[in-house]
Amino acid sequence: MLGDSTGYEINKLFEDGLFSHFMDASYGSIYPALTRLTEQGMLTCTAEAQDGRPDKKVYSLTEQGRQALRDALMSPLSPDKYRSEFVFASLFASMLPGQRVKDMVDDHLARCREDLARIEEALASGTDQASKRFVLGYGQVVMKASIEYLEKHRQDIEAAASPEAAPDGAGIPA
Amino acid sequence: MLGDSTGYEINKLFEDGLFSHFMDASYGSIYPALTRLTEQGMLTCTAEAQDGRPDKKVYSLTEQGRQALRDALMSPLSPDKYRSEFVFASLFASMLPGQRVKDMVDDHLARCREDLARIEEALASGTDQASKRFVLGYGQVVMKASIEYLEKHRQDIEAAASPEAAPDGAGIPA
DNA sequence: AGCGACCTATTTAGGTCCGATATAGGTCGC
DNA sequence: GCGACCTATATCGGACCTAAATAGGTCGCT
Repeated sequence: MLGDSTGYEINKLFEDGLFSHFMDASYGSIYPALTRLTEQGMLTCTAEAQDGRPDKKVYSLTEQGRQALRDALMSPLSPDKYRSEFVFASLFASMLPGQRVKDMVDDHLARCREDLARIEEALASGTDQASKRFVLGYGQVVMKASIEYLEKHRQDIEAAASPEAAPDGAGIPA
Repeated sequence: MLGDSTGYEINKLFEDGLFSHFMDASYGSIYPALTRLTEQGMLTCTAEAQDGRPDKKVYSLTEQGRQALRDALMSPLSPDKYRSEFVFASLFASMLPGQRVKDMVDDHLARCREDLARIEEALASGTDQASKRFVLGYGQVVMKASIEYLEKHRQDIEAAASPEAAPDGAGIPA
């Protein structure tokens, strides 16, 4: 739907591109799917010869494929799933050293900020389609809410960390 | 860590309980994991006889298991993953009928509100642990941000729907 | 000019996990 | 008394992810 593409380019869409914020798929599912969908008539494949490399296979959606997508989008959508090892680990903060909890929060915040930056970059580089703006805007507010919460409440989880080894250099400059 | 438990109870934790908002696991992974972890000495298993049913197997974490959890929480955490068919479908709103897009938004909003209600219920029913409050509070702000965005911007995506079949009863009461 | 790091591009093997189902009695509401 | 749903364990098939193999190209640095 988004234009002719190769398996490699589709993978990038999931890894860094538009889809990266709310969908997942990797080579292990993309390439077999392209083969299967071509057999089923959803796609056509044009191999472009390249020297030294395997042929570059450019896939195009057929009218049948377009209809199959429409059908899929009309059938019930499964609920959103959110999976976070950070949140899981937070639940067990009381068995972890204070420094570990701080590092966890720092790492997570850094990732959230990167994500937000990527979204805002995409928004800034002029998006003509309303649907794309809607999707990016959704990601933006969620990321902003996450970051704001973590900045405001990080001391709550940091204080819950295992009380062994208090910050013992306190008041004792090196 | 949360106390002795059966496979069935662990499943509930993922399906409705505390974990349901940020983790996933089903029988297909829980029962084999319990068996494997018992063999590895992470868990002990006490079978309680029941009439007419299979034995109820209550598992307890050993000290070795507790340490293994700590180790796992000290090693690098993989980044959060968010997966949403709703967001995906929104990207293709322009190939869908207007009513379908509205229904999609309604369904998604309803699910978000249910989720938020479940979180706030858990928060209200007195949570003593700070880490639990932190986790629930995180879910709460994210859900609130989602709902607010959808309420404020749903017309953007609804307007992007396929322009065939405009709301044709307009001004013509049945 | 040469080196290393990273990018393009496809494919597949291995293992993990999910979804669904089988089983079987109990409880609760109507 | 009936049906719907809950407790409780277990497993199969299939989908999917992770990781690596392959192989040459480009870019930046020295």
